[in-house]
Amino acid sequence: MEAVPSSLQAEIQQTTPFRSLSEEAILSILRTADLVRTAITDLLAPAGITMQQYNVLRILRGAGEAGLPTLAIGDRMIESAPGITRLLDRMEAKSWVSRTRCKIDRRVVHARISTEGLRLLDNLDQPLRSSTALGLSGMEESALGQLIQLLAAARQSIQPGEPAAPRQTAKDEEFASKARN
Amino acid sequence: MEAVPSSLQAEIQQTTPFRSLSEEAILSILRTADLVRTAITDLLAPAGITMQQYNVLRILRGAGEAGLPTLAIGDRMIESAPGITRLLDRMEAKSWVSRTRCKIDRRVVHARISTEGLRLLDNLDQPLRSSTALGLSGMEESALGQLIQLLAAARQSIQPGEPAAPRQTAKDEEFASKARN
DNA sequence: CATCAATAGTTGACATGACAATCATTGTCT
DNA sequence: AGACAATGATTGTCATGTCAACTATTGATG
Repeated sequence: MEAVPSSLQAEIQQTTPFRSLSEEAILSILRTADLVRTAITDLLAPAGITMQQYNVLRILRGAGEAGLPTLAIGDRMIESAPGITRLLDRMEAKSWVSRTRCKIDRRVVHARISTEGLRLLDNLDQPLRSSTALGLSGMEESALGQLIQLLAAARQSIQPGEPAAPRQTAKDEEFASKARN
Repeated sequence: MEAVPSSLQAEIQQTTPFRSLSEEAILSILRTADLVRTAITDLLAPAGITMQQYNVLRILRGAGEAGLPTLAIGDRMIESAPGITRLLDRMEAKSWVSRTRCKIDRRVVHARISTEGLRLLDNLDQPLRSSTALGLSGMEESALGQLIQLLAAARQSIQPGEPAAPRQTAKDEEFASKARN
């Protein structure tokens, strides 16, 4: 990163009565994420599905016929296992997924997306994927690129000495995941 | 797979086969926010206080002796009223706040921060304010400035035609708020 | 003054999220 | 084999967040 003319900084300082840029950045991140979250939630609501459920569906679609063990889903969403179990409970009740106990290792339970689940996803993919609905379409590509990089830097900065759990390779199916520790 | 990442962008592309920059940006925002959230949560946990509760305390500290009506708190956190009621229930149980019914308008209930609440805040302010603990201290000032601006742009882009509820002027006491609408 | 809409809070019901504890199975070690 | 630690899921409990419905007041209106 090259040094930026202090004019920009002055400008910012002027308009932000925050203790520090760092704190303002934190606030900005939280606020923006909440906006995004509610935007997505609102988009999904008509279909009667929550963000987390949608997330699981996408993960399961990516997993294919074989399905995925409960904990594996939890890993991808980096959410605690108990949550997944209950999430799947509700999704199974809506027939979006089915669960079967593994015959090889009877401790494992595989969850698979159902035809209905796939249909639901197909209907939802477009509106969400075309980020038009989600906004951000108004931003320039270069700005988005910068934003992405800066956020990556922020995450780096937040997670300093952590043993760095094997960074999950964000596959195609994931939509949003949670941070841990 | 051995595509030697010459540029940063290539590096990112390599690990993130996202449909669009926009979507990747959204994911980045969500992930980063969650990281921040858990970082803050972890910082507060030892004191036995949650982020929301800490938030309310700061708002109440800002409100001073007079206290603040329940719904007013909700407005500042842009959180639904029911949540505030129960949040205050728990906080009152811990004697961090007290509530009194307004004599002029008996529908209103004022919440005030207690001495204990103030003491708690004093103990927590430093570690949180010195964003050292929270990370982001590793980022350059200029990068933080850029990040803040880009996030602001993103929020603009997300909330397009909304009637734009009167933007709350982020006062001193607020720490984090939620998005609404 | 009696009725009623609006306002401020609260309660009820349900979905998450996080932690601790528990159950069933596997794998290991002796 | 028999005891036990480790693993995969699930259940219990508590804090939140959201929506709908309800209570208590206030204020406005005829």
